[in-house]
Amino acid sequence: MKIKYNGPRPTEGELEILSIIWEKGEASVKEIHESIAAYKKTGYTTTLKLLQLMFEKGIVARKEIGRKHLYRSSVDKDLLAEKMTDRLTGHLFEGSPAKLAIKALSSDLFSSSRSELLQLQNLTQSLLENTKD
Amino acid sequence: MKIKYNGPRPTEGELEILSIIWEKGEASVKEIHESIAAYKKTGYTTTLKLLQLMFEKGIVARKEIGRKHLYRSSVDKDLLAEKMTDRLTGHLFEGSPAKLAIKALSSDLFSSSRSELLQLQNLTQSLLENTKD
DNA sequence: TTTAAATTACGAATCAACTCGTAGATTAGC
DNA sequence: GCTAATCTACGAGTTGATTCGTAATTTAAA
Repeated sequence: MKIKYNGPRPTEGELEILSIIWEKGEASVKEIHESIAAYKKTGYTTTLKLLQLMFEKGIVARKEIGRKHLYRSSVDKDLLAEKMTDRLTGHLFEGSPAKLAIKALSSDLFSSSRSELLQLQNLTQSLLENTKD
Repeated sequence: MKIKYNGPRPTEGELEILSIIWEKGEASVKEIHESIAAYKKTGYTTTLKLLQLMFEKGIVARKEIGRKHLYRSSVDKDLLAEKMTDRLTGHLFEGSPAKLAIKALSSDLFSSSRSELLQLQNLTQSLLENTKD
């Protein structure tokens, strides 16, 4: 049976920040803000405030370097990815991961690497071998 | 290049309602509320209000039958699914649909039908044949 | 018919996500 | 040392999502 997920559910804005932090490993407000400002107009203090709130919520951790803060993620990207994937599958793909997979691959034919595709193929193959239906 | 998506972005609550409507094709407030109440405590007028707001936003349409309303979706499930899938891929899978696919299949090994898996396998195969990398 | 049940409309309250300005403190450049 | 630039803290305002009570209307039942 399904267990309710009680971990953090970052909002869209928080997710943008998290994905930058995940990419960099660790980042200052300035770096994060510049990454975001590169594709979207937003004020420095907006990013700052967001990070402060995320810190209070416990979804990022931080370290003081002089008077600067360096932020890092304190949520498990992999687990979050799993939960968000499940939610999407549930609401829009009738609970079928394969349907989601087909849609994902069809809508963007060129962004997956050969090695990922091979891995996917192996996985699919072994699922097929273990399915009666 | 990527075009910004300007269609509706249903919230979590709206998505719950939409997925019920998609499943039934058309549904009264009562039916929708009962489906939701089956797994989550919530008041009738809450569901009603949500539907009224969704109607105003144009994400559902409705028809009067006597004094009842029958709601149906006015958003394209398939297009929405694509957009939401892309967003997830972007934030949590470094833009790689195959990574998303692998995660989706790994975390739920038994909910895909054989025919979906076969379709996925064909798709993956043809992507592999057209990739140099 | 009188009451009860079913239904929608509406307004108000709460809570969370954002956004941003201003202030205060510290550091760096000259 | 003085001035300008860099940074964090904080408060306040805005907007949107969600919840729910109450009222009004209509239908169904007794």
